[in-house]
Order: sequence, then structure tokens, then C-alpha cells
Amino acid sequence: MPDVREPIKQTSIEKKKRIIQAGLKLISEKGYFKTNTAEIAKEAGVSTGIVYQYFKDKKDILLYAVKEYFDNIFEPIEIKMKSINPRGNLEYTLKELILSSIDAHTKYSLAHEEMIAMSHLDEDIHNMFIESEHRIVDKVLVFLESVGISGPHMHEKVHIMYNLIESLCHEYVYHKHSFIDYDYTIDETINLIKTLLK
Amino acid sequence: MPDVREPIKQTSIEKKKRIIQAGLKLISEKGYFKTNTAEIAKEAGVSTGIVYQYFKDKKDILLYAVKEYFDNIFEPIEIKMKSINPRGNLEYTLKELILSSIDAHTKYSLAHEEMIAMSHLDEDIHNMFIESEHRIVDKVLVFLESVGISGPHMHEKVHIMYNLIESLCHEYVYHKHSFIDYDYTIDETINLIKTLLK
Amino acid sequence: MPDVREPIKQTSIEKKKRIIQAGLKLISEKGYFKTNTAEIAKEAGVSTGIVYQYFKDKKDILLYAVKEYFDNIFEPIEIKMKSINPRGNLEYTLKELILSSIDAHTKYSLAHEEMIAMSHLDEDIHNMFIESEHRIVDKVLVFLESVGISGPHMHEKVHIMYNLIESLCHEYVYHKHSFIDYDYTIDETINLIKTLLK
Amino acid sequence: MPDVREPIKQTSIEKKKRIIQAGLKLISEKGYFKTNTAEIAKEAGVSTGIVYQYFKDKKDILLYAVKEYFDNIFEPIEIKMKSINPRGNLEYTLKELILSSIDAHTKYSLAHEEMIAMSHLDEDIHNMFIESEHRIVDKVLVFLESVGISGPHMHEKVHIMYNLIESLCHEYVYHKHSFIDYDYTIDETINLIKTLLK
DNA sequence: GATGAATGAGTATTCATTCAT
DNA sequence: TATGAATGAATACTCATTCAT
Repeated sequence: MPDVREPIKQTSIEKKKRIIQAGLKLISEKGYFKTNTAEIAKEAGVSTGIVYQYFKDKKDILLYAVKEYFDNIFEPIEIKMKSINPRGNLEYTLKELILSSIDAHTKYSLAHEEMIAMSHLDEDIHNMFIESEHRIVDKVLVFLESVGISGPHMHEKVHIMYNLIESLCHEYVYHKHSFIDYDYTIDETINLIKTLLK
Repeated sequence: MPDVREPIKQTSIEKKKRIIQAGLKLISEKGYFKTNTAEIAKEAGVSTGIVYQYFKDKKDILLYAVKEYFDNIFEPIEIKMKSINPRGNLEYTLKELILSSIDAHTKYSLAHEEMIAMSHLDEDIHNMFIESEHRIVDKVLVFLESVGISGPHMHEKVHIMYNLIESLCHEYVYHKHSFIDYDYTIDETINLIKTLLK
Repeated sequence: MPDVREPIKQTSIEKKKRIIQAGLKLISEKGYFKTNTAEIAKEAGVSTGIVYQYFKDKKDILLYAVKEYFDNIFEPIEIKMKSINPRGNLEYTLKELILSSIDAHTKYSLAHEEMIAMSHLDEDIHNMFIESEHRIVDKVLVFLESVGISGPHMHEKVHIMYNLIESLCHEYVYHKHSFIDYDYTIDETINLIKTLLK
Repeated sequence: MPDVREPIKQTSIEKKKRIIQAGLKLISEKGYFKTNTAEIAKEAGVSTGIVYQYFKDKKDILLYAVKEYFDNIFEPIEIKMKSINPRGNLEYTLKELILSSIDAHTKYSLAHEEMIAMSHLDEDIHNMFIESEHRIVDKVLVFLESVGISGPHMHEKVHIMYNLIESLCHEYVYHKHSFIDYDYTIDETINLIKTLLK
């Protein structure tokens, strides 16, 4: 039975989920290379053998963990977008989104670091990143339209916006250059996005 | 002779250099973890033992390779900055710099991926990245001043500019989103930088 | 699974035992430093990996081998002590014990050399030697009491006795000084012990 | 020039001596296996290459170091024997010798441990031990004769005596069994030797 | 004689994956 | 389905010894 089996029974589905959660936890804390499958199995409360019935190999666990990670990090931002008053002030709206994004990154900063690294090391992970980026970019596009912002080259603009915010979050959470005024940087970023979407 | 020795003789200096080059080549092509020290030695045409006279351990080779990589990638940009007419048009100047940067990234795209990944996995590599970032940011600051651009918060502005260009290069070299118009994205990025430096 | 596991199943217990036996055999024949773990595994008929489920590291195998060695070497002497007629002649009793001890040393002379050497090179092995020495000294004390020999400073006396017999065995088994009359030396040693226990 | 050369020039003789001293020092402090030839050369202030003109291999250095060690440890005892009043009290004489021996062992306890270990691991070292034992036993024989002690089986007796004192020194310097009364043990050992030589 | 740079064989340990039960 | 014992390939690093200079 060398094929990976998609669990059907409820208990099996939960078991697979437990393994993914355990994988995400340990990979975030210790890193992918320093986490071994036996540990993940133990953390998930299953045997080492069973892991290979739900996952093709170790990287397959990582793939699911990355998906889980993106769900976690984008969810609060999506919720925020839904709750925002479409008639509100754009500057305020952007600040809300950015702070929400910084918040999510801070919460998952351990995982973030490792996931980015892995996305540069493995093509499959990289593709999952691009896909997730698409998903959120599309949602932002819909959101912007709902607040009355549209026009040509919106895809490109939202991509630039995405990268601006990502870079900002990354600076904010990890770099901590002592000489950088982060509040100013946030405001300047908002300013640029306003120019971009103008 | 467990101590690491700094080569003095010309032949030894060249030998160390050969090992760094071999390391950079193989790490770029196969990745750090899939490259072993024996291969690096062989590629450099030396014995495995001699590697440990010039380098503390395997990671030490990586450290030197990262330095080499940054020298390679920043050098053409620095040269470009020196050759730019200070009285020239800002938009044209920025485009020159950005194209030069995209060019360097394209040339070292393999290395780039691996180095970024490693910078997220290892603190020493990360520090070397931050240091290199400082160095180039400082040079850009000096350059901008020389073309008459200065003012408050220049550090923050140049950091944002650095991230904008980095993201652009990265998009350009790797993502290749089919639906993105890269020429437009370059122009829009230049536009944002102009706003930023206004 | 980096943790060392204590085998529970009968087959696993036997497997661990086989590794210890293989270790003792090879270490005795070739010496600890010239024996590698792969050889031990092969001799035991197991894979190299399994060794590290039952033993922390290579030295851990040695530790168990030393224990096995002491069990082997002391067992016949203990059996002899139990079978000796408590009302018998002391001189005869001592000769019996000494010959039994020489016999055991002769049988395990290869192991003996290596174990003594290692006890001088490693603290853990040394402690195991001291412990084993205690155990046998205590048993000799009990035995002597059972044949009516007691008094002050018995601990010190038995220690001297232990060293006398150890030196004798060592001389007998290894030195083979051509000009030494070993039968006489045995008799003289018995004589000294009699004086000691007087 | 693969042959080991016996130095003739005075400077060469001193160089060889320096290497032996450095070897003895480092082997005593760190152990033979944890000392490498480069370190010995450095400690002696010579190049690594020159070592192999004076010594066949690493073990050859050890061999000379063992010799040096025995010279060091036996010298004070021989001096003591020469200074002892031949008409003096035997018990007092023995105590003097034993204390002098314990003293020498204490002073070279680091080296002692390592040398014993090596004597059990290597036949050449072992032979050097036996030879040295012969030398001192012969000298003790002469000494005893000079104080009027002679008779049949003196060789065997002095060997037993040698082992008794060696064991005592070893116990004294290393074991330090908490429950052993060492002063008593010294006295009892003297007593046994008196019985032996009676 | 002397140097010290260079060699390259040798080895303990880990861990993703398999498979007998 | 599930277990967890077993496999064995893979690798950084050391160091006695040699040899070009």
C-alpha cells in the first residue's frame, strides 16, 4: 500500500489534522531540518509508521503546514476587510489593514521565518507561496473594488502594495534596525499606497 | 593543527579563494545542504583536509561565499552610481539603477535564492545580510545626496526604496506571474520612488 | 527517535545482549579504539542504526561490556566461595580461591588488558571498576566471616588481599618473567594473606 | 631519508630532548590519544616535519616519554636508597622508601595514570614497563643485600614487595576509598614486607 | 637540516522510510 | 488500520604522515 491515502473516516481526518498541527508547531519552533518525523508523530500522538499513510514524505507534511500557516495568517486580515466600513476614510482603512497584518506576522513570526526560508529552498513550497499570494491579492482586489477603488493595472498595483506591506511587516518584526523610525515608516508606506491607488 | 590559518603566501591566498568560488558555485547550483565538503574540495582541486585549515567549518565557507555573492551583486550597481551624470534626469537615473539591479539579480539568481533561504535559517548569515544592506543603503544615501536629494527621514526612505527594488527584482527574476505587466510595474515602482523622494 | 530505549520484548532483549557480546568480543580482540560501531553491529548481526536505540553512544557499549566482563570473571569465584567447606583448612581454601581467580583471568586475559586500560582512560569505566571491586571485597568479607575470620581493619586487610591476588594473577597471566618461580610466588602470597588475616 | 636519525650535534640532541619533554607534558595532561603531533611540535618549539626525523612515529615519542617518566619516578627512590643508613632499623627504612614512593607517584600522578593505560594497550610500552620493573627490582635487591637481607627466592619476594608498594601507591593516589584508613594500610603493608623478608 | 602546507583515509551518529506483526 | 522496531545510506571533521621548498 505505497500510495498515500486520503482519510475518509472522521477519526482519520482528525488524525491527519493533528499531524499537520504538530508539524507546524515543531517546524516553527525548531525549524524543518531540525525536526524529525518521529518527533512530529510523537507530538501528534500517533505512531511513526502511520505518518506515511497520510503523507507522501516529510516534505508533504511541510506543504500542508505551509497551507495551515497561510490560513492562520490571512484569516484575521480577511475578517478585518469584511468588517471595514466601505464608506470610511482610505488612510484609516489602510492603517487598520497594515496594523492587522503586522499583528498577524508578530503572532506567527517563528513560523514566518522558517516558511520563507523553505519557500526559497523548494519549488513546491515556492509555488504554494505564489498561490497563496494570488489568493490574498484577489481578495484585496475585490475589497478595493467594494470601497470604490478600481482602474487599469490593478493587479500590478496590488502586487506592489502586497510587497510594500510584506517588507514593512518583515522590517517591523525582525530587523529592528535601531536607527529606523517605524511609525514614520508605516505612515510613509500608507502614503505610497495612497499614491499608488490614487 | 586544529586552528584556522589565514593564508599569507600568494598560492595559499589563491587556494582559499578557489575554495570560496567552488563553494559559491556548488551551493548556488545544488543548495547548501546538498553540497558536501568533499565536493567543494574536489571542485576547488584541493584535499578535504586543507579546507579545514582555511575555514572553521562548513558554514564558514558559506559565510565567505555570501560575502563574495554580495560583492558580485553590488559591484555593478556601485559602478553604475559612479558613472551616472549628477545633473541628469532623476527618472532616467532610477531606471538605470533598477535595470542594473535586475541585471545583477538575473545573473546570480541561483545564488540569490539559496542565500536568502540561508539568511532565514542562520543568524550569522542573517547578520551578514543586514550588514550588506546597511552598506548599500549608505552608499545610495551618499549617491542621492550627490544628485541633490536630501531631507528628513532619508534613512527610512532609502530603506523603503531598497525593499521596493528588491521586491521588484525578485518578482521579475522568479515569479513570472503570467498576468503581470513587468514593464508597467517597473514604471510604477519608479513613480513611487519619485513620490517617496519628492 | 534519538532517545535510548530499554528493550522490553524478548527478541529485543536478546538483540541488545548480542550487541554487548559482540562488543566484548571485538573490544577484547582488537581493542576499543580499533573497533568501530559498524563492526560491532555486523558481528551482532544487526544494522548500525539499531545500536543507537539501545546504547547512548559507543562508550555505552563498552560500559555494558565491562559489566559483562566482571560478571564473567567474578561468577566462578563467587561460586567457589559458596562451595567451600567453612570448616576446611584456611591455606587450602585460599589456594582454591587463588587458583580459581587465576583461572578466570586466564580465560578472559584479552578482555582484562583492554578493560584495565580503559579504566585508566575513562572516568565512567573507572567508577564501574571501583564499584565492582567493592562488590567482590564485600562478598569476600562475608565469606571470611562465615569461615570465622573477623576483627578490626578487615576492610583494609581485604583490600590488600585483593591487590595481592590481582597482582599475582596479572604476573601469572601476562608477565611470564622467565626467572620467576610462580608456584613459589603463589605459596608466598598465601603465606602473606595468612599473616594478614592471622 | 625515511630512516629515523639519531642526532649527533648537541643542538639536535637538545631538540630531541625538548620533543620528549613536550610529549611527556602533553600526554600526561591530555592523554596520548587527545594529544596530536602538531601540538607536541609546537610545545617543543619545532616544526611538525622535524619530529619525524627524530622519531619513527607518534608512538615512538610515547616510548621515549615512558622512559623519561620512569627515570623521573625512580630517581628519588634510588637516591633515597643510597642515603639510607645500612645499619638502621628495617621498619623505619621501609617506611622511608614507601613514603618516598608515594611522594613520587603523587608528583607524577597524571602521567602515571596515562602510562599504565598505555602499557595495557601496547606491547612495546608493556615491555618497557617490564624492563623498568626489572631495573628497579634489581636495584632493590642490591640495596637489600647491602643492608644484610638475602636468601632464597629473593627475586620473587622483591617482586611481591614491588607489587604491594605499587598497589599501595595507586590506592593512595587515586582511589581514596572513603572508608579506608590509609595510615593503617601503610603500616600493614610494612608489616607484610617484614614478614616477607624475615 | 628544517619548515609547515598538503594529503586523504577513517568513523560515530542521525533519520527518512519501510515492513513484519 | 496501526504500530514501532529495524534499516543503512550519508557526511563533517581530525590528524598522522609526507614532501616540495
